[in-house]
Amino acid sequence: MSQSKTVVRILDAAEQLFSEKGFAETSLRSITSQAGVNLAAVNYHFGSKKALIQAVFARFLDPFCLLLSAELDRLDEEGGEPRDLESNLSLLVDTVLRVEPRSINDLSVFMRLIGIAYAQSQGHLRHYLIDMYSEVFQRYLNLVTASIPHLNKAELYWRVNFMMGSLMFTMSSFDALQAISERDFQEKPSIEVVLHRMVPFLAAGMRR
Amino acid sequence: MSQSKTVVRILDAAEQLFSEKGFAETSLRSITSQAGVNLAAVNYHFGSKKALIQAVFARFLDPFCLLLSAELDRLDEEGGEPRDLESNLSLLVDTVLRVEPRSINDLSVFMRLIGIAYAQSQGHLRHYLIDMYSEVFQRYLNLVTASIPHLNKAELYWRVNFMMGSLMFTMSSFDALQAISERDFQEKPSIEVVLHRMVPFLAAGMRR
DNA sequence: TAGCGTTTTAAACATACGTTTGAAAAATCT
DNA sequence: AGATTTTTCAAACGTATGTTTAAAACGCTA
Repeated sequence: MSQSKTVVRILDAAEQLFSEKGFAETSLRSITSQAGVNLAAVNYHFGSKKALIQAVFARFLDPFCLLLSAELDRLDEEGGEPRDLESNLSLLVDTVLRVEPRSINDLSVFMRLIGIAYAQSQGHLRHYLIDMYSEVFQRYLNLVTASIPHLNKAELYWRVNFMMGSLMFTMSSFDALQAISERDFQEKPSIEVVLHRMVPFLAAGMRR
Repeated sequence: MSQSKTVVRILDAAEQLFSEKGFAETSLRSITSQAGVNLAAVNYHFGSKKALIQAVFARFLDPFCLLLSAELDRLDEEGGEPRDLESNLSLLVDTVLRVEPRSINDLSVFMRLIGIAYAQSQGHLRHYLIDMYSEVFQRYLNLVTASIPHLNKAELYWRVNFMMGSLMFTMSSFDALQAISERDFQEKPSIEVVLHRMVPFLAAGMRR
């Protein structure tokens, strides 16, 4: 399969259409039509629609997890005292922003995809994401935990989920939120600016 | 239409199945089968699948907005100085929890529905929700604004969205989050407890 | 350039879906 | 009880979907 022209065109079209309509609402015909390739190309290159959905996620999440994992390795080797909470939250945001633009059509488009996946988490997709990426995520959680030692585990658990909600929602609705901001305040902050603006908000809530 | 036995059974089944699978992934046949009614009953009582989706939302949102609107009226009449932030956040949470259990199958099931609706916001559903409920929501936002006078409008705008993300995500994934909490910490907090635990988290982020 | 593996193509297939229909059944009203 | 409206039911309709097929086109290497 690799990354032939056809494969990339299919992934781009699928990423965008899935993020606009959802998985079941997007037909293979609309994907191949927008990609300018033959209908059968999806089954030929990916095997099935389910496999295509997973491939769309893997294109972003694989390099992202590699980057994050490398950062976590570096911090492990360095050792030293625990870093402060804001630094650890910024690490996540910066890593998202550092993912190669090659591996994705548009960052906010992909974030909408994450939102859809989380909301209606299809069985196969849920298992796929857990199998592939939960280990790195757990390592990152441990890092955050170390910078809020005064919280017990249960309390920390719920606050992490509050935090994930803010992140997912903001990133997945970013295009719409940015448009409203431009209309009402004549400000059009980039996704980088908004994500960094979240860090103090989240840190305040996490610390309590 | 009113609320015949058949109509209620369809709404209950649709609410649950939509929240598990999403809208397009849930067929009318699976809904009517689980409800124990004939396939044609949906088109007879609701007219179409789209109208059924809207009816599922209206069953909860209509009484909720009535309650919230009444609270806002009461606060308007009372006048007095602005209330503090925590009180205003609690007002929203308490109103959600006060909605008649009659008007819903299960609160966390409905919250998953909200998450799905927001993520893949179908055109017709998005317009329906905005047309019906945006006025009350704007009134509530003004109340929150009054209790954080030191923030400029643009900054407040983004923080409100951060906050909405926490609320939506937590409520829509509540069942799964609660199950993990029970497994890992032997705690199974009710949705009431968790929502009230969010208030200080959100208030801390909003204020600073 | 001849041959061969890879990729593209148009067509067909089987299935599942939302909706409609018209008659039967139930409920309501006079 | 009879008439009329409302609701239920099984069946069918048309359409759209994911997938498969087999031939054609392409691209590379010998």
